[in-house]
Amino acid sequence: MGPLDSYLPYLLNRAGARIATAFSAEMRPLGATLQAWRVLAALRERDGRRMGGLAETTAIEVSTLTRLVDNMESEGLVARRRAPGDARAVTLHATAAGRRLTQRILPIAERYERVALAGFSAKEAEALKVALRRLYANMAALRP
Amino acid sequence: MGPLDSYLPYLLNRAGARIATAFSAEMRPLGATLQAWRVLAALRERDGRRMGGLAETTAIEVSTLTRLVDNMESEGLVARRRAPGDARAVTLHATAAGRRLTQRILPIAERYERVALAGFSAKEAEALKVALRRLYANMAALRP
DNA sequence: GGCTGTTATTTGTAAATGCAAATAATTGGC
DNA sequence: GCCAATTATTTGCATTTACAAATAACAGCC
Repeated sequence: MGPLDSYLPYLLNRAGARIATAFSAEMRPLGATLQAWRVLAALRERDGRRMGGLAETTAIEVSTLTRLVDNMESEGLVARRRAPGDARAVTLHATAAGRRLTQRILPIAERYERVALAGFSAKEAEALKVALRRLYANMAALRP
Repeated sequence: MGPLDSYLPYLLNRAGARIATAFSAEMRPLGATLQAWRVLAALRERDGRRMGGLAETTAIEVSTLTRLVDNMESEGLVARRRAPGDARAVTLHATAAGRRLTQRILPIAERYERVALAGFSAKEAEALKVALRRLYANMAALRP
C-alpha cells in the first residue's frame, strides 16, 4: 500500500469525520446532535419507519438507535407507536416539535452541502454521488 | 433538501460507516481495532510522529488518541519518546511487534480498497479520490 | 533572566457506542 | 392448534469517545 492519502477508506473516513465534527458543533447550540438529525431527516423523507429500517438508512447500530430514540422521545421530538399488523415492530413518528427542529436544521444542512461541494461543477458533484452510492453497494459484498 | 440519498454528507457517512464496520470486524480476530490500524498505518508512512500530527492525519481526537496510544503501548505495539528539542512533545514509534501487525493487516487493507472500488475504472477511482481530497479541503473552511 | 501568552499532551467526566444476551412476537411446519 | 426457528426491539455491560480543564514546557519581550 502506498501513501495513506491515496488509500480510499482513509480518504473517505477523513472527509466524513471532518464534516461530522463541524456539523455536530453546529447542532450543539440547537440542543440537537448529528445523529438525531439523521433520524429526523429519515423521518422527514418517510415518517413511520421501523427501528430496523431506520438503523439501516441512518447507518446507526440498532441498539444505539434505541437509546438515541429514547432521548429524542423524552425531548418530545419523536414518538414510538406499535406497528400495525406486527406487534414486535415499532414505528417512529416525528412530532410537531420534531418537524419544527427539522425545519431549523435544514438550511444548515443545505449550507454544508454547498460548502462541501464548493468548486465542483454540477457534473462533478453528481459523479461523486454516483461513486459513493456504488461504493456503498460494493461494500455490501463483505458484510456480516 | 431532496431525498436523503442525494445529500452528500449522508452518502459519505453511510459509505464510510459501512467500510468501518466491516473492517473493524476483520480486525477483531487479530486483536486489533480500526483506530489502531490508522495509527500504525500513519507510523508506517512516517515513524516518530507527534501526537498532535497523528491526531490530525488519523482524524482521531487528540484526547481519544492519547488513550488509544496508552492501550497500544501496553500491548507493545508502539512506544512513546520525548521529542528531541521540545520537551512538551511526544513522538510515537512503532515497535517490531507493531510493524509485524502492520504487515498482517496490509493485505486486508488492500483487499478493502479493491472491493470498495470494484467495477471502477482506474480513471473513475482516481477521480473519486481527487474529489474526496477536495471535499476535505473545502471543509477546512468552517472548522473550529 | 523572569513574566505572559501560546502550544503539546494528558486527565476528568459524562455521554455515546457496539456487541451479545434477553425479551417478545411472528411464521411455517406438522 | 402447538413447537421450533426466525425476526424486531430492547437491555446489560464494558469500551470508546469527546469536550473541557489541568499540566507542562516553550517563545518572545522587557
